[in-house]
Amino acid sequence: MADVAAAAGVSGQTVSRVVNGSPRVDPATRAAVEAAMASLGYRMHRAARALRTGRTDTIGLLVSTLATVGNSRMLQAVADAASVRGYALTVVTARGEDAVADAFARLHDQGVDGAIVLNEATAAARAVPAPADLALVVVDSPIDARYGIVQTDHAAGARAATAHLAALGRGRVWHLAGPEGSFAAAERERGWREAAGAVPPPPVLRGDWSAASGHVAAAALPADARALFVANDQMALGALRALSERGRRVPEDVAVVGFDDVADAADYRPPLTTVRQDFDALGAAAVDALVARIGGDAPEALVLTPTLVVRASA
Amino acid sequence: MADVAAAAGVSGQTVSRVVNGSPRVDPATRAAVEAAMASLGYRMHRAARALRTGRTDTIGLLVSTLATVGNSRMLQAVADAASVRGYALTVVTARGEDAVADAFARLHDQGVDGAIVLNEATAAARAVPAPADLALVVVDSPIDARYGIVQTDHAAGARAATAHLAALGRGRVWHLAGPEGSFAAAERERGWREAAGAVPPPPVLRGDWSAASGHVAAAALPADARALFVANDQMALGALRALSERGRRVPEDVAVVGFDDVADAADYRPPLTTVRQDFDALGAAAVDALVARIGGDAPEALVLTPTLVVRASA
DNA sequence: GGTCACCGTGTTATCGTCAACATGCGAGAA
DNA sequence: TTCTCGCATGTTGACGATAACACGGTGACC
Repeated sequence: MADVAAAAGVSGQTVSRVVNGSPRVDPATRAAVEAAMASLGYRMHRAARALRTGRTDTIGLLVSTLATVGNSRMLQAVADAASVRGYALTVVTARGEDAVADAFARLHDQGVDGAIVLNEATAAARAVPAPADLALVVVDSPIDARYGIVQTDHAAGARAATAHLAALGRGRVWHLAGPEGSFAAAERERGWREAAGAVPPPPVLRGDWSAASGHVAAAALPADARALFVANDQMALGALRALSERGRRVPEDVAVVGFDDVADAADYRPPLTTVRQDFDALGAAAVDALVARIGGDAPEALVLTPTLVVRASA
Repeated sequence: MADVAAAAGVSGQTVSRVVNGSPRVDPATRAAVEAAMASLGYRMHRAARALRTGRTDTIGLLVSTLATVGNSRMLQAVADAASVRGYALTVVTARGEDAVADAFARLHDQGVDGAIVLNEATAAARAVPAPADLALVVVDSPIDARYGIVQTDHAAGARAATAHLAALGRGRVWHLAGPEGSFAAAERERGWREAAGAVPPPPVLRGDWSAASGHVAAAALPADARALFVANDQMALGALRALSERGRRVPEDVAVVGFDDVADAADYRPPLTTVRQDFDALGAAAVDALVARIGGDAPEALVLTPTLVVRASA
C-alpha cells in the first residue's frame, strides 16, 4: 500500500479511501491511484484489514454431511451467493451432535462474521451457541429468537404430493419418512398427515435419507399399498428397487412421489414425480439473511414454497 | 492476550509461547498461563496472527461444480482432512474456463496458504497461475511441474471394468465416455482402449457426466451391443433407463459397469457393478500433499488404484 | 582461562490497513 | 475584508500477535 501511495504521489490513507470507495476522493486522484495499483499489481491484505476493522468478510457454513444431494446443492448455492456478495465461505462439517459445538468453536476461532447452519436442526439447535457475537442463520429449523431462519415449506410440499397421490384413487397414501429428530422430516410427515384429513393414515415407515435405507424401509410396505410418498428422492430410489424386486410395477401397481427433485430423479425408473425445492433461491436467501444479521438487522423468517413436478412415477 | 499475560503475571510473549507450544516454557509458568486463558475465555485472534506470520492456516478448494456426486464426496473428504490438520477450508466455485482465473484471484486475495483444484483439469490447467506464492495441488490432472498431483488410476480402473465385461463373452465392449477435455474421462477412455487389446473397439459414445446425458447417449447404442462400460455412475443411471425403455434387460441382454461407486449405485436397478474410487483417501492425500508443498516440500505425484465392485449389472 | 550455546523470560519492533483527527485551501457569507 | 465552512488530503496511532534480540547465569568444551 505504501508503494502504491508513493507511485501515485499520495498518502496511504488516500489509497485506502480509493480501495474502500470513499466518495471524498477527487476523480483525478482516484484515477492516479487506480493506475498505480494496476501497474504494481497491488492486492489488499485481508488479514490486515480484518485486524483493523474487526470484520473478516468471511461467513461459515456448518453442514452435517454432504452425502445427501440436497446438502451438496445447498452448499453450491451458498458458495455462489456468498461470492457474489463479496464474502468468502469457509466450510466445516459436523457429524454427530457433540461435534456441532466443536464446529461452532472452530468457526468462531476462524473469526467468521456469521454462519449458516445446514443440519438436522432439531438436534443441532440444542448445540447452537448463545447469540454472542456470531450472527447465525439456520436452514430448516423451528423458530428460535437466537438466529435467523430460512426454510422450504416442507409441509406444503408434502400436502401437494399426498394430494396428488390421493387424487389417483389408490386408497390410503403411505409415507416413508426421514429420520427422527430431523426438522424437515417431521414437517414433511406433518404435511402428509394433514393431507390425509379425517382418514387415519397408515403407520409411517422410516429411513435415514439414504437410498439403502429407502430400500430396507420399503420392504415393509404391505402388499396392498398402492400409493407411497417418500420424504426424499434418494430414499425413493431405494424404494423403487424394493418394489421392483417384489414384482410391483410403478406407477401401475404403486404410485410413488419423492421430495427434492435432485438432478438424477428424472432418470430414475420410472422418472420420479417429486416435490422440487429451489435450492439456489434458498441458498441465496440464507446468505442475504445472514448478511442482514451481520449488519444488525433481524429479517423475518423466510419460507419458500416448493412445487410439485409430475413425471411418470405417479 | 495482554489480559491473559497480566492475569498470569507474565509477558505477552510468554503467552504466545504457550499458545504455540514452545518447549522453552517452564511447566509451572505454562500451567499458570493456561489457567488464565481458561478463566478469561481467551481465544487467539487469527487475523493478527496471520498479519504477523504471513500464514493464514487456510487452504482453498477450487471446484468446478458440485452437481457431480464425485466432487461432493471429494469436498467432504477434503474438508475433514483439512480440519484434522488444523487448516480451515474456503470453497470457491468456478463454472466455465474463464471463471477459473477469477476464482484463483479470489483465493489469492483471501490469502489462502495453498489451494486444491478439483476440475476438468486439462481445460483448467491453462488457467492455473504461475507458481507465484500459492502452493497448488491439482486432483486428476496431467503431470505439470508447477503443482502437485493426486489422482485415481482411472486407466487401471477402466481396464479392470472392461476386462470384467470382456470375460462375460458378450463380444466387443462399448464405452460411454465423459466430456472432452476432462482428464479423468480421457484416462478412463484410454484404459478401455488398452483393455480392448488388438480388437478395434467400437466408436465411443459421449456424455457430460450427468444422468440425463447418459440417457441420451445410450439411446445411440446399437441393438446388438451386449456390454457397456460407462465412465461414471450417474451416466450409467441414465443408460439403465434408456436400455429399459428399449426393452433390453440388464444384465441378461446388456451388461453394464459404471465408475465411482457413489452411495446410490447399490440401489440402481439392477445394483450397479462399478469401479470404486476411494474419495476419502484421495481427499486426505490431496491435503497432505498441499500441506507438504506449503512447507516447501514437493512430494511425488500420488496415484491411488481403484477397485472393481461386482454387483448385479455385470 | 576463554569461548560458546543454552536456560526461561521480557522488551521492542513490526506486519498492512483504516478511523480519527489535523491541515491547507478556496468559495461563499457576514 | 474577515470569518466560516466544506472539501480533499495528510498524519498519527492503534488493531493483536509474534520474531528477533537481550538478559545474566551455567555447564561443556577447547
